[in-house]
Amino acid sequence: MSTGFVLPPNTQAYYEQVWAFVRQIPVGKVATYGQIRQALTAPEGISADDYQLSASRWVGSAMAACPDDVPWQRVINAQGKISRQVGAAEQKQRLLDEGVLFTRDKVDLDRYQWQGPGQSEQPIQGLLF
DNA sequence: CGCTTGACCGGAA
DNA sequence: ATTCCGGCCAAGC
Repeated sequence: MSTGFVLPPNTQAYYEQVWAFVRQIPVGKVATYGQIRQALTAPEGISADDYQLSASRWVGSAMAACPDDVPWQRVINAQGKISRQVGAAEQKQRLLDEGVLFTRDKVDLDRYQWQGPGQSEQPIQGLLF
């Protein structure tokens, strides 16, 4: 089966970047695998095409091996759902504890997706009353 | 040594 | 909305 697990030249170094990004996600926010892929820079020697095709899975691989101090529960897939099969219930519960609500097992990304380290939080508040 | 199995995503049918 | 496909790597059994 073609799964496309083309790993980066220095896997460990890329994983470190992923973990560093995830550690910055604040409580009550989430990020997607693809978002993290786009936020990080492609390793040298990897074309933009190959990076685009494979890096989301690199992020998944990195999360599968993340250290304890990484808030892994805040990383979900592009559909706003939990990707992991085993441990999905725990991940959902952790997010609920942090105030991230689910609708039909899906997170509203428009509301909860973290916009990244360089931007201010919620510039507009009060539009919904 | 060989087969199985991954915490993904975007585009196409 | 749903299913299928390409991507073609490694650790574990």
